[in-house]
Amino acid sequence: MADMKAFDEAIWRVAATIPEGRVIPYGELARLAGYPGYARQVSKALAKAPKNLDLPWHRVIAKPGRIAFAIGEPAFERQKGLLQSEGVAVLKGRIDLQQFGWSGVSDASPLPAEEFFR
DNA sequence: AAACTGACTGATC
DNA sequence: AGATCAGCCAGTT
Repeated sequence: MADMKAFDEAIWRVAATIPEGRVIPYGELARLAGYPGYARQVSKALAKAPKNLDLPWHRVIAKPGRIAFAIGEPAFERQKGLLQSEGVAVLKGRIDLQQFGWSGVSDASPLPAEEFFR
């Protein structure tokens, strides 16, 4: 990858569209933005995102449904709080996949749907 | 310039 | 389920 500037902006653009109450894995976000294999760089793009963009960074999680920060870490608590405040249950650092209906993956599922809920 | 680092993933045991 | 390991890839040492 040559220019990370374009990468960052592509990530920010897609991240901004993640609906409230839903989540998406880093790798999936990267793929949707056109950069498959760039999961690790997504975290960096989010970290450096301009504050005025007000991106829903908390809706971006690690697979399979796990908050990337270490449990107990301030950032972990912050993300957990934001998710819970919009109806996403978090148990032991994990998103409660049950709430989306394990069987009814179709429409009530988080953004990445099929892939995320394999 | 080689080594190390991490808000990642997938395979294996 | 939980731990480990190896790929991953740009940034930082």
